[in-house]
Amino acid sequence: MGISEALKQSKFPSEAAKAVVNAIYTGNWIVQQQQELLKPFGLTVQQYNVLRILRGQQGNPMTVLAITERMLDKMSNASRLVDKLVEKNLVLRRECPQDRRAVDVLILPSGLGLLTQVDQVQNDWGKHFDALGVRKLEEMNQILDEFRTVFSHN
Amino acid sequence: MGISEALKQSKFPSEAAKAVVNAIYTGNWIVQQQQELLKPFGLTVQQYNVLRILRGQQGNPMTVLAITERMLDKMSNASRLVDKLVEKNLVLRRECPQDRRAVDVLILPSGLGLLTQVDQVQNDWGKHFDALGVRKLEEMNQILDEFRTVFSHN
DNA sequence: TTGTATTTAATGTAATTACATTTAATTTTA
DNA sequence: TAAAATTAAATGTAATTACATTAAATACAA
Repeated sequence: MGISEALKQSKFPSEAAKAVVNAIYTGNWIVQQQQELLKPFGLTVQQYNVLRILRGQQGNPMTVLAITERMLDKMSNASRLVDKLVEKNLVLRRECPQDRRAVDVLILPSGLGLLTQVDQVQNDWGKHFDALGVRKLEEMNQILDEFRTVFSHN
Repeated sequence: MGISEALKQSKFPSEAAKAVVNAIYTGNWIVQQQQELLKPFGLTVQQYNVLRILRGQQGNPMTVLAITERMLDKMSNASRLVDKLVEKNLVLRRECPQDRRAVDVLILPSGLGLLTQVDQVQNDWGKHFDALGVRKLEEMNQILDEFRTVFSHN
């Protein structure tokens, strides 16, 4: 279903306006799918994202600031997201010895274990996109990058 | 800046996984830009979206349900969004004469006027994307549509 | 050094979102 | 028709987000 049918909007002021709407809509669409997948695991999309970021550090701690830099949505409060993950015993929070303003966050084995479970479901879901072919997916990544970058060189 | 630099993540499990992250990131990026633009007008992105949907009806009323069908984010409560717009005197809410369960919502001249002001700013912002060329924007729309549609035909 | 500025994270709060439930009206069915 | 099911919108609520402020530690400058 194209964006026109999805939103029952036949005309757009321009192809660019359509692309803007399409990008937002597609992003929301993915997030909603992921929300569904994550529900049985008691994780929000943002919490899942933070867990994956921490896993990417291969056991090394990250400060809250470093997590924020890698988050998809910079607005959601990393400090409180970490709170939730600590509550669930998925990560550990401790004072950073080098800089006592900062806080080190570490993923726990339980967090890694949960991620492993979620990965299973996520991979199955992601498989659908393989049908597009690597070539087209690369093209998509290229275009999305360009779309944002066009703003840098006014 | 490509998605890798933006999120400081050098490797992705697959091109598809990268595309998923890129689509979410790009959607969020646009929404954040629009949030900034709309702030001086006292509108949220969702409220702006509803106003534009109502304008598209050319003076005809729409039920809350019809608005929901056209919204970018189906989750945000159209009923309460309309509340906010009524508070701001931008739209009118009245009982639908054909079906008393339903509620007709109409954009007021003040709402149209505000949209006109916002359009100015939005158009200037959207101009940036013209640099990509219609051809590439069409390609982007095509790919995003395909990306979502790949789910329908398993 | 000492005062100022900056950085890092946490917190307060108002608004919004997610989700379930309720209320009222209409439609369907027995 | 009367009861049951469905539909449309509103409402209650807990959680999350947006945004500003605070608190503590560090860096910098006079």
